[in-house]
Amino acid sequence: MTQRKHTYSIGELAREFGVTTRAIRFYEDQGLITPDRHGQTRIYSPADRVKLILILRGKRLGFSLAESRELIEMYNPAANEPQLRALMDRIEERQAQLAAQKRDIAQLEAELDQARQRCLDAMKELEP
Amino acid sequence: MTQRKHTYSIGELAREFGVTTRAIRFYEDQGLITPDRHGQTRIYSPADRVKLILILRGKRLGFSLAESRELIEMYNPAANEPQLRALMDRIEERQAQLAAQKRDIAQLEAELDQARQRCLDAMKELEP
DNA sequence: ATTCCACTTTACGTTAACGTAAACTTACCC
DNA sequence: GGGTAAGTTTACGTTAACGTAAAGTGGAAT
Repeated sequence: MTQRKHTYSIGELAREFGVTTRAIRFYEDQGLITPDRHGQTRIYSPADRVKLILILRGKRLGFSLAESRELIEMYNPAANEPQLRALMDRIEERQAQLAAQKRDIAQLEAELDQARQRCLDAMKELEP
Repeated sequence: MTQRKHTYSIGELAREFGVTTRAIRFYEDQGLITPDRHGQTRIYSPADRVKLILILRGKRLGFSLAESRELIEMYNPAANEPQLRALMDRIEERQAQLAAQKRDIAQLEAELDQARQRCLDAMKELEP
C-alpha cells in the first residue's frame, strides 16, 4: 500500500519551511491553498504541502502570489477547449519568461565573476 | 576618439526601458543612482544608464532595491583589506544564490513541460 | 508674450505580503 | 481543574516600491 495518508498541521509546515503560520493562513486567504478542516483546525494533505513548496519557490524567483496561484492552477488541465488553449498560452508565456530569467542570471554571473576577479586583484595589491 | 560623451535625460531613459520618471527618481532617492545636474535638471551618464539596467535586471530576478544597490556597489572594489574580504563574501553569497535560483528554474521548467504535456493530451481527447 | 513641453519638488495615496496584538477554543498533562 | 501549548478569528499596523496629483521652473516655438 503506498497509501501513506499523511497529513500535516499548520505548525509542522511552518517549521519545515521556515515560514510563519500567519503567512500560510494568508496564502489560504488568497486562494492558493484550501486545506481540510477538523472542526476549526486546518489539516494539510501532501498535495497542500506541494502547493506550499510551489509558492515558496515562486517567491524565490520573484513571483507574486497571484502568479504562483496561476502556476498552481496549471496543474489540473481544464475541461473545455478554449480554456485549454488559454492555459497552453499561459504555460508557454511562463516558459519564455523563465528563459529570459536564465539569460539575466547568466549575465549577472559573468559580472559577479568579474567583480570577484577585481576584488582578488585589489587584495594582491595590498598583500605582496 | 571613443569619447562619445553621450548623456541622457530622465525622459529618454524612461522611454527606453519602459519605466516612469517617478521610478527613476525614486531609485535616486534610495541612493542607487546619482546623476549630475544642470541646474535642477538631472543629466544621466552612460554609467548611470548601466546602473539602471542593473536595477531592472535585479527586479526581474526578484531582488529588492537594497539588494540591487549592493550589486551596484560591487562594481568598485573597496580600498582596505577588511572591506575587500566582506565584499568577496557578499559576492560569493550572491553567486550561491544564483546557483540556487537556477535549480529552482530547472524544476519549474520540468513541471511546466509536464503541464504542457497534460494539456496537449487533454486536447487530443476532445478532438479525435 | 504666451503657449507648450519636459522637467522639478513636495506630499499624500496605494498595493502586496505579511507582522503583531487581542481575545478566544481545544487538547493534553499533572 | 488549572496550566500550557497549539490552534483559531478579527483587526489594525508596517514596509517596499512606486502612483498620482499639485504647483512651480526653464527653455523653445509661435
